[in-house]
Amino acid sequence: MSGEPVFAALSDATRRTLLTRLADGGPATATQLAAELPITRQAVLKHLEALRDARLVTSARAGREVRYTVTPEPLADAVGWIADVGGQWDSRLAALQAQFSSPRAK
Amino acid sequence: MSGEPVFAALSDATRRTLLTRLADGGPATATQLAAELPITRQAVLKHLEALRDARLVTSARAGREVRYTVTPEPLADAVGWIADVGGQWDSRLAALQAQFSSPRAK
DNA sequence: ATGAAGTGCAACTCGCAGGTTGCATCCGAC
DNA sequence: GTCGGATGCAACCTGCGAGTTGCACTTCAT
Repeated sequence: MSGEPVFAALSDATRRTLLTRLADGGPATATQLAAELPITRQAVLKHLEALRDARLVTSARAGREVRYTVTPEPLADAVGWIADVGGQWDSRLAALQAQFSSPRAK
Repeated sequence: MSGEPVFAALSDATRRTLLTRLADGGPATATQLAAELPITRQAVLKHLEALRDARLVTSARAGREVRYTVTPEPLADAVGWIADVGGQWDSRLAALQAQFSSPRAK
């Protein structure tokens, strides 16, 4: 009922960085991403595996390379859970929705 | 800039359980919560401290007891970050909003 | 004022997640 | 075919987080 591996995936700062990087710059390979980060390719690979377990990225082989792409659908589960918890505070939920509809405002 | 301790707080299943418990059943003490869970009062206390560090709960002393209450505001930060990442996929963002406006539907 | 219920603090164990190194393997180019 | 860039796998190190136990301290009730 409450299998929320998404939160576990998002708990790590490096993984969040990877997600934003992939969301902003489009699909990339593990080696490519490792070059832009202060950690090893292997470490990046492990994080990508964790993200793939959480269905947040998909891997697609292109020749000898493997591109990783963001698939943000599971994030909806996280938002759903948050909405459930915050559901008791209707007024605050309104505030959430406001911020949600103008994400660029930040 | 990107201090998102909220995700770290939500990464643990026990902490999520505590949050829902507090959201559903209202404020409670550490001893009270420990009685409803398969872990020690001390463990619960540590989790509550973690949640308080993330501003997700507040502690208020009442006599010799200490009641913990949910303060869901920081959850907005999490949703904001998610919206940022998912911002690239406008259509999917719409789906997120839909689920957001009807949390009870689940 | 004394005993019980509740909280606070500290030390300790233990498993796992994040990270590294090393090597084997696969695929494309020349 | 063979050389180089890229991936895959495995063993290993290390620190931290979750949980426990034990004890000292506060506070209400009798």
